[in-house]
Amino acid sequence: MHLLNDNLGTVMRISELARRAGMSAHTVRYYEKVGLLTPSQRTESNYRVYNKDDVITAEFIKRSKECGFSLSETASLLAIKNDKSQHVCAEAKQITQTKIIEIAAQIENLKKMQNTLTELEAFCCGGQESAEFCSIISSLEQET
Amino acid sequence: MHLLNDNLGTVMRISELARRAGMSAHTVRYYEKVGLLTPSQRTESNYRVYNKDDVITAEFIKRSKECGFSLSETASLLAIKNDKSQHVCAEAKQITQTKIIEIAAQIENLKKMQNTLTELEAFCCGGQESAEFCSIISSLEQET
DNA sequence: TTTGACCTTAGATGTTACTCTAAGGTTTAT
DNA sequence: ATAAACCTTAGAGTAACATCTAAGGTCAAA
Repeated sequence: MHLLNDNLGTVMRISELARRAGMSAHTVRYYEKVGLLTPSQRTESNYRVYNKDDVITAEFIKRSKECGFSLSETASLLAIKNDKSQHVCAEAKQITQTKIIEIAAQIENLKKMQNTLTELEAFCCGGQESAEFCSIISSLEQET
Repeated sequence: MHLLNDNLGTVMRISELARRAGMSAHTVRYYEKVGLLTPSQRTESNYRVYNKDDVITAEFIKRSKECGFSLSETASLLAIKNDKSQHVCAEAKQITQTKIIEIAAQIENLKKMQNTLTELEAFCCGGQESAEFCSIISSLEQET
């Protein structure tokens, strides 16, 4: 069963959906396995068939990930998107605020590392001298 | 065979080492499995026995992790520490510089996410209104 | 002597998010 | 007609870093 002639441009198979959303077909199947993205139908030969809404959902997942949301947070956001009338803004805002705080903490932590590393780097000669007195190594050996 | 009376304070078993280095005994065994931290000896009953050098090594691993180094990078640093005369400062500095660049990239990425999320958050009313027109959800649905 | 804290091992499990493989069936174009 | 490109499944593998379990052995103190 072919589908391109029946619904030109409106339905597609997995590769095309993957291409449009900027992910691999493998990943699309994985998202289906974890319940994020189910094809709207199947062909007679059991091929997955996606429509425009599925493309929007796939792109939604992509953007959500780019914003730093995990797949399970993305699932929560998708639940809101898929049944908007049963959800309120406060829910989406809550998820977003929690993530903002989480990311701020991650940034803080990385900055601390960055400061430590920059100090370590600054003190090390970095030359062909023996590591016997390397300041990086000795700093890691004990509190100073 | 007991050991505390023989070498008071200088040798210890796994729990004590773990306590001093601020990690679990499980983790210490895991570090041994991946080749990072081998006990200097064993008792007759096959208990692991650690000495002061092992404590330094354990703390080294802990600090290295706190600086953001992976276990495999930590292994490289430990190799330098354990045979300093055969290594030069340049090696330690190289590892450090690479990590600094890596962390800087991570921070950049998180900041981008933070900006996006902050914008999303600012536009959302966050109230008990239906999510029908939620700006967070609709932003994720399509490029605007 | 017996309780409780500690130790041993190999190996299973968990997390997150994929990524790939094997072995085969389908579709399209030439 | 046949080759290339696509699709299917279950399930294994990857990375990084542990964390836990089962089944048992050891040790110190009351």
